[in-house]
Amino acid sequence: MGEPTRSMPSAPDPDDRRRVGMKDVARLAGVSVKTVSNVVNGYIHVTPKTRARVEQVIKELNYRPNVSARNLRQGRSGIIALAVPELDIPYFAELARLVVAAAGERGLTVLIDQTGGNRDREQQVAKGIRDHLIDGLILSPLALTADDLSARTDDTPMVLLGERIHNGPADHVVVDNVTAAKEATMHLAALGRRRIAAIGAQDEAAGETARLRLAGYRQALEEAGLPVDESLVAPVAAYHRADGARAMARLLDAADPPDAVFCFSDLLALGALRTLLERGYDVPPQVALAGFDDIEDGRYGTPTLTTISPDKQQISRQAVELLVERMSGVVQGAAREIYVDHRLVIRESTIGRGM
Amino acid sequence: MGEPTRSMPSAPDPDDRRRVGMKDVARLAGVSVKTVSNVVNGYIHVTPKTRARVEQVIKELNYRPNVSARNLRQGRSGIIALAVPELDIPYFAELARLVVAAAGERGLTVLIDQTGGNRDREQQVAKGIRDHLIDGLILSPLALTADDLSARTDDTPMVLLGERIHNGPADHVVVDNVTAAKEATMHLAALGRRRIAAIGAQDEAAGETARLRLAGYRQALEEAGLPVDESLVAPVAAYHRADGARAMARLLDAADPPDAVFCFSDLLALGALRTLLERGYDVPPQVALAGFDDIEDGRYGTPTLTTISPDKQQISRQAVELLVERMSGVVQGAAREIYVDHRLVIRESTIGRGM
DNA sequence: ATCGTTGTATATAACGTTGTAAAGAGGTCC
DNA sequence: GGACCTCTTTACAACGTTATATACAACGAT
Repeated sequence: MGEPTRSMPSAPDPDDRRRVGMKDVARLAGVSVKTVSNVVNGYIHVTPKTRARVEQVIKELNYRPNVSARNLRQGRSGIIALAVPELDIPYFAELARLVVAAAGERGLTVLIDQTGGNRDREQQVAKGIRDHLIDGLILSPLALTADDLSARTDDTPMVLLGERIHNGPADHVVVDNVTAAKEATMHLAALGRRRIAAIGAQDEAAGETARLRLAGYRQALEEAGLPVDESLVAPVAAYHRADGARAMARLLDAADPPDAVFCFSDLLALGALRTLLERGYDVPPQVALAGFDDIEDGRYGTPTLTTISPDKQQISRQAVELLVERMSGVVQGAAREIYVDHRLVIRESTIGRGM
Repeated sequence: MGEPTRSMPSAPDPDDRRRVGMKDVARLAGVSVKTVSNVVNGYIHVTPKTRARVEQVIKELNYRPNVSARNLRQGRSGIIALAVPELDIPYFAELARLVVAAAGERGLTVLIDQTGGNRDREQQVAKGIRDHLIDGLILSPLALTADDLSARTDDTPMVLLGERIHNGPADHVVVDNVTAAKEATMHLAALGRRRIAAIGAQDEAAGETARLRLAGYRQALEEAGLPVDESLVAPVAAYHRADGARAMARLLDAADPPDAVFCFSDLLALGALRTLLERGYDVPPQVALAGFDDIEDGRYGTPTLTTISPDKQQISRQAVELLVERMSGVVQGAAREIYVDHRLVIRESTIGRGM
């Protein structure tokens, strides 16, 4: 009776639920742990015979490498974070899907943070709330300022989406908002619309994106020889459907209502559309409507929505690529700014169905 | 000349970018690493003075605990995975938002996997593709079978959403689909509709959810004393807008078109609506339309969409709670099945705007 | 034969944290 | 004044991996 308390004689090991590790594989295959590691990692200098044997045992024991240990040893986790305002804003949902896919192709796992567009939360995320857990961060900020970013002490690589912060300390991927907004507005003007409203202006402090799209809108009016009527520029608190609906109501209640509206997001446009239809307006004959983002909802509403379609696939891929370059240390220098393509997609809300 | 190759005499430590660890904090605070650990983890028996000193140094060095090391030591990661078909299906996006929030309240981080509703991918996820990285899994399967699940070897706790698999080996959170579908159909019948179609039937193999909703639809017809006309049941390949649009077109092209349609998802309903409006039907006077899911799009379309609203908040919270209970080992026994509330939300697509 | 060269395999030491067991530092009680 | 507490702190050994440096073969070329 060597070990009295150990186990009943029959059962081999009643509580042998220990996770199987390389040690176990190594023992059973009659090799060292490092050799197992080499097999797992596809190291070249392993005899086909040893490799086969090890792989056999791995399958037998259903061995899976422990990611935490690997991460600890290698100093990285293979996880990147994607921080967006809210996942159920369609634009961000579509973006998230693509980012997750793009990251997957590079063997990276994506962890999603929702900031609610809240500045504190965005600051926390940028400052490294997930520190040590993530190798990199893709952040789509709404309220963050350039100062917030400079205050960042964490050195985890970061890529920004949207052009909230120019000349900031981080790479960013953007759409040429000015040109895009201009194209959309020009399209409305080309249709003969004279009183073109804009929905989506925002507080100077809050939205760089809004500022740029507004600038594009104004440039277009000027180029088309149309007067700029400040009463046609409707500010919103946020970019939700409800804001678009309210803004549209205000525009319609005013003295001389618009005959066209350029909304700075599709969600705003869908809200505006709801108000228009509710009040019996025909879209487009009476009012033409254009949005921005090209979310799927816009493709299936009635009427379908004319919109600016940023190349989301390109945005996602670029973001992941920039990030990977920083993470690997291949790229070191100053912040980079990447512009991605966009195009005007003309649908029923501006040109009608009859065609 | 002790170490000739080490470094130039001037710079104190040119490449001292080493991550700061507990060791560094300990040295500077003049305590042991374990004491630092105790402070970080809020251990009770630490003198206020020592605690203050350590916290001071922590702040000074901007120290953050290394999650990988902690995970390795503790055997868990604090990360759970949420696997959904696609993030840009609004229903899943809304669910994801809520799950991330609910998990956050419990100190858990959520990592999102997209299965595309693909069975292989769902199998992989269930089998533990993220093994060792995650402490638990919330899976919303589309194509997975009960057999696939029994074949699961990984013992990571798992909670299923939707009732694809009854009597399976895992806890699951469901809506009473039969009753809900019945309520929606009854509502249409109560409005005097006689030819009520259903869009969303699916292959026996593919959709348990579809089967249940179809059963509820049939029960309602029977109870309302309406004949069951199989030509009014439209199958779909998937639950996207496009499928709803096509199915609706087929129904309208048939001999005796319906005067009401119950769609098994809001996305299908939005697709169907698009077809109806495109063809000049008035909704609801000519055709009444009801959906299922209560996604935000349905609240802002024209007309707004009557739908079954499952309590998504409750679904998310329950799922996280069940999972946490399993992860902590508090609950051990057989699989549990939790039903969450739903309610019929009546909007314009069935009763019109005039009201 | 001897020396490299190349290809395989291994032992050992990290990575940064926490659990264990045990050592000090004070006190209180007979 | 010693024995016995309680409170605080510590040294050390894990956790499961991979990097480093090295040993051992086998093989040509000298």
